[in-house]
Amino acid sequence: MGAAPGPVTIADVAREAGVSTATVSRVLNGTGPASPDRRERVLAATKRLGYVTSASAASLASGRSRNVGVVVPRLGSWFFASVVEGAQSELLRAGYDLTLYNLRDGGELRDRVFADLLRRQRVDGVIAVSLELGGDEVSSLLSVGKPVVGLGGDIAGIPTFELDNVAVAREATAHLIGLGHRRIAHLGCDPGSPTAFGQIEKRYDGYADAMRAAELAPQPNAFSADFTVAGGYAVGRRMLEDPVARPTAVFAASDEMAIGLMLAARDLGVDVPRELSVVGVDDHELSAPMGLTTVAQAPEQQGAVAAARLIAELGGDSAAAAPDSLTLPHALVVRTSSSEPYPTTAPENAHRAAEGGAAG
Amino acid sequence: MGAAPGPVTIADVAREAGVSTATVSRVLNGTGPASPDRRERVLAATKRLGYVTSASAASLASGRSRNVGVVVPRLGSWFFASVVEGAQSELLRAGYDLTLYNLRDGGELRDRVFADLLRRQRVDGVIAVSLELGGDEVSSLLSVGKPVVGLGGDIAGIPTFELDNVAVAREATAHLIGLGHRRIAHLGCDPGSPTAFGQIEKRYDGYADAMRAAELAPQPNAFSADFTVAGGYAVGRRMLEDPVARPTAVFAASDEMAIGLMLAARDLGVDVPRELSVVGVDDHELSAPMGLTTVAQAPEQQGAVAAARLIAELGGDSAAAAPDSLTLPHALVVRTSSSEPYPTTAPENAHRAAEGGAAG
DNA sequence: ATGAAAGCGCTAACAT
DNA sequence: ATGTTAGCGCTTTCAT
Repeated sequence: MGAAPGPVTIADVAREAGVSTATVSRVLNGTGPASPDRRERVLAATKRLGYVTSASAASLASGRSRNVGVVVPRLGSWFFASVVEGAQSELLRAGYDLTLYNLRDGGELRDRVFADLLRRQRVDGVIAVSLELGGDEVSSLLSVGKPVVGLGGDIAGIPTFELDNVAVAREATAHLIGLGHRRIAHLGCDPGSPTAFGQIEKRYDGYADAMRAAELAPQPNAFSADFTVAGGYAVGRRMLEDPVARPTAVFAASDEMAIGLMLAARDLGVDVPRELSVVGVDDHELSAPMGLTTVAQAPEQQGAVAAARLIAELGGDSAAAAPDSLTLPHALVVRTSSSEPYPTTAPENAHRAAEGGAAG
Repeated sequence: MGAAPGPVTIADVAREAGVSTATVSRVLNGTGPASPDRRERVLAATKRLGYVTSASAASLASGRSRNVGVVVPRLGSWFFASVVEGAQSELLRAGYDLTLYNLRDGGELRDRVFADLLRRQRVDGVIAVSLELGGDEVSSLLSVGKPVVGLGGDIAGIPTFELDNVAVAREATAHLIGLGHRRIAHLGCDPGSPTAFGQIEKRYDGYADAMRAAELAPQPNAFSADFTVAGGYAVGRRMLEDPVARPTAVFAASDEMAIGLMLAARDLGVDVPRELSVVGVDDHELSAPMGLTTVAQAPEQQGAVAAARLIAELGGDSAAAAPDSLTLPHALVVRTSSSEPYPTTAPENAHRAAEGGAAG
């Protein structure tokens, strides 16, 4: 509380408590036995001196840092932020810190992260979110003894939790088909996006599957954005500009793009769902209030699950008990953005464009 | 790349290069001199062996961890995620890792974070985002020699960067008044919110200031939510339910709440901006596509600025050069959610309420 | 310009 | 149940 008395070490505590450093260590870490008497004296001395263990010294001596690295493509999207939040809660409860690596800035950063940053003994293990890791990236980590668990990425050789993206897309598309839509487009992801997704492209496959199963021709994967609202908005305007050729329904690969699309529709005077049905993926926090039909997943829980798996592996115990890979659950949530197609919309309707104001 | 050769140490590299460990350390850290010859041999050996410095050993020996702690009230909101993203970029460029502490789970966690986690020599310094730190929390950190910089919080005794929240609110409210509105409400923050803001309440003061300056009676601070879209939506419905008494304009303390309010308005059939003008704060990524008038701030840059300040302090150099505190810039961005009040709306219009949309 | 060697603060054998 | 002590892998004087 007062001015700095200088760094208090375990030796100070030992002296103050009249015991050895080993006893202090045992008491503080719950390692080994300790008589009630000494335990109490140690605790008191610790508190009195305001002592807190040096993480670096403890790490060096024990070989464990009690810190895990979480690698994400970016943080700005609700999905990734939620994953991190879920992982963080779980980790803190288990006594682990979380060191974050955001690959958004791309370029050589990614290499640095995998070649150096994660191998420096700063972390005991890593959670890779929505990342497609190269075999050498994985083995580079494993060779330093760092367990890795993947979430929503396509990573060979390590436990991975992922959505069945084909099924997700199929269900979303089938929902639209079931409502009677025929001209259904897909709003996908930029293939050349800086943040490599990989898995996500399967959402197009699932869409195409569902279309073919209904004897409809899947449209080519021509509309894609960067998974942001702004991206979805921009592509949405292109998608909807032709009142004749435009689709009556769109399956967007993420809620954020779907929301962008809905806003573009509003600005173009295209009524949702009367003239355009929209389905997304994620169940973003805005989806309920916006009435967006979506295939829900639970990013926060996913983060927690991945963290739990890693913790188990680090603890040594349940490593074998826990499953090596798991398909994460998803569920279609029908709201008001999807409905049966209305009898052919008169094209001139589509022209009362850009009136502004709130849709609805 | 291959199988694990076991942890490679600096001694291995030294042996391989035929030099001393001191030389390896000097070369790798750019500390001290080294002949081109040896430098090259060290680099080659390092690469050949796949050596990477142990962060814990380096920290212990040097007293510096090259890691900074970032503490946020939560991560789920766009604002905080952006701040972290901005800080992270800046930190990585300077060679610092970022360890994240999310206070969302509240309770004893906050105490643990400040009493233990941040003091364990795992971080060289901390950035506290939108936190009101108690004097003992600050001095607890400073006493272990950890510099702290605050962002958007109200922290005595340390460099702090913050918005002039009174001015922000005043300008937003003045904009509404300038358009001709009289019945202007404020949508503020929950006082009892788990994440202590502090500063944010000043947005009510600024609102009240502006009202009084125009000889209008500020409404009591009766409408408040938790800074989320869902919260804004829920309160919005209450706020707008009475078609007669409801305000013609609302200044919301954040864009996320403003967006919730706009969605509530849509669901109640209240047209924005014809029947209701809305102004927020932040310039959220959704604000532009939604047409939300707002007072922009730049969270990502703020994160970067705070990081830069901390890095300077850690570097020792510019610590004195950099300003001790700074008021962050803001700017009103007028979009389509605000306009002059239209001639008295017929009350029956307001009754085509709740026609659609899933509630939040 | 380079090497030898003394720690950094802790944990974990190993004794007792 | 408790104390002694040898490292953990690096950085950094201090010599040379």
